[in-house]
Amino acid sequence: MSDSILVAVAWPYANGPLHLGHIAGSYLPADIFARFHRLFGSKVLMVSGSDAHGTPITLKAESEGVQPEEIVERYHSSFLESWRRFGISFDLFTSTMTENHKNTVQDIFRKLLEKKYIYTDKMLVAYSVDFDRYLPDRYVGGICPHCNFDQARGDQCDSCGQTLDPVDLIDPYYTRNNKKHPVEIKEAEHLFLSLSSFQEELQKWVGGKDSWRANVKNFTIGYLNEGLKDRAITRNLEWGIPVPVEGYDDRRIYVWFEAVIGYLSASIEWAKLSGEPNSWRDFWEKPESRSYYFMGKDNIPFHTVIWPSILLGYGGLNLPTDVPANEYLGVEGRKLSTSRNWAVWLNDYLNDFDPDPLRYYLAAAMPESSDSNFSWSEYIRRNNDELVATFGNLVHRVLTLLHNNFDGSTPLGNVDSELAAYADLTMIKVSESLNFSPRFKEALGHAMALAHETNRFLDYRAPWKQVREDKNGASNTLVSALYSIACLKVVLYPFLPFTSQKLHELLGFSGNIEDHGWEIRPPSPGLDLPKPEPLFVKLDDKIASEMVAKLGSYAD
RNA sequence: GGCAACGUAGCUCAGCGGCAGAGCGGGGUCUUCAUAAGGCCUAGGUCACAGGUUCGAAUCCUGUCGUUGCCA
Repeated sequence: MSDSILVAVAWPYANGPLHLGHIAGSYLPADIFARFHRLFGSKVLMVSGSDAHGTPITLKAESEGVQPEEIVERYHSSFLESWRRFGISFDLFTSTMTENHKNTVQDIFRKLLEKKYIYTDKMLVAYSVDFDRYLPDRYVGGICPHCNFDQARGDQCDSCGQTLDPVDLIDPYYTRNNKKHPVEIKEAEHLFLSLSSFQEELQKWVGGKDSWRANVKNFTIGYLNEGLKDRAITRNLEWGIPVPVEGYDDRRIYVWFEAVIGYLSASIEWAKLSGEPNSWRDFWEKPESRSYYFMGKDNIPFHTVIWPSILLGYGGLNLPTDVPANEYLGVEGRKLSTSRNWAVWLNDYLNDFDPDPLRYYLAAAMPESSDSNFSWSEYIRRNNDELVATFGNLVHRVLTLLHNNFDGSTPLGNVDSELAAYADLTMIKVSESLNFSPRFKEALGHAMALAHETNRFLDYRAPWKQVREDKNGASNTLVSALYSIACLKVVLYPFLPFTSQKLHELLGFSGNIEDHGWEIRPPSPGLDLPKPEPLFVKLDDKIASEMVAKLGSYAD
């Protein structure tokens, strides 16, 4: 019986392009996990979409003088292009602008309201008399009560870094057309989510999650121990999902409540598109189904506290099996900063380089348990020393030997039992590292260890000598190496899908590598192999300094 | 200010109670099939610092310093 596995990936905010931090944090691990499970025979549903609502998008739209939809559509299509080029294999990548999402959110909202998990209360909000409008936190400026900085924003002070509430600001104002307008603090009625109702249940739930990463579990426990406070889930906004309650026409559902529901709504949308409208239920309602949520560490509480609360309140749907959140990826030893352009942008990267070397690097240096770093010189080194020299060269030397000595046809021979055992064990080790709570660096390490072992095997057997002295021995050696390479093709596929497909073809197979499953299938004796060609391109060290020089500058 | 995580070989990191580890770099060496690729050997790092628990601590506890994050 195959497992049903939901691979839920953080929804990128549609107000800017993707950089390596996003990729290493969420999309690559999710994709490796999904590809592994598809090959392994699990039923996989991998979903995400563009997060379309929220203040940063309206701000950007206003500054450009366009509608928010236009901003969202621009970046949404940029995301889709990134997934295609980088090989992120979503089953559905939608957005929170769809009718389906709206309906799903409103359905959940009504149900929670019915069950009294959502209730009415009053809160203080910022309001502009001059424009007769309520102001999102970010729109309000003023003096920071902590450090007296006079241009603090309602959500945060850029000078001292404190998180703020617009109500706290001294002499708040609203800047519009370069003029400051007064801000009034008014009491307004809003709807609140009773997070406190779920406190104990969540504590119990998280307490039992022994396989979670320590950082995720500790963080969540710490968060819960502070005591959950009910939070307002409506705002005075025009851009967002309408509140399905009479008299709330001027308010919208707040993004953090609505965006996480995207995992469910996207699953429902996928089911409709697939022609089996109920197929999403396998992933959400069967208790034995598993769900994994991939994201950066800044998103942990939304997935380990808020989303589970919504699910508990709604009832009947599976809570996350695991939330393998990653830490942060720095660039060249410094923290990523989009505003200072201290970032490597994915689409820029893909204009110059192949996807797999970056997938390899980011998997090998994935910030699984602590922050890690991307540097161009390390990227070049990993490409040249590990992909080209260890793995690519292994394949190339074996295929070339076959070509030069066996007319490019697979010889008849016996696979060395020790090497075969090593390869078989590699299949098991890699699958164990990826199957449940994924450990990507470990899995990749197991796979690469087989490449080393096979190189060692070749050196020991020296088939280039054997072909002259003991042709049968040479056949045995090369057939053994092919067995090992056929294994590498499979175990590296989740990490290097483009390369594995190419290798699949170099081994004389046609069609899609995914159809062969999680199984070692070496080319049959007598099968003609295509003319070998290198799997990877060696990169010049000079590229590193050129790429580093681009950091921190602005192309346009 | 509160809380949490991190601080391990030149570099990137793993280990998280039982003789200090891997990869890369460096040094030595074997090999020539291969994109001058591969194999083998090697480096002695007070595991931030100071105490404590323990037969035994990178590994648990306390404090200090440093870095980072979350919260107020």
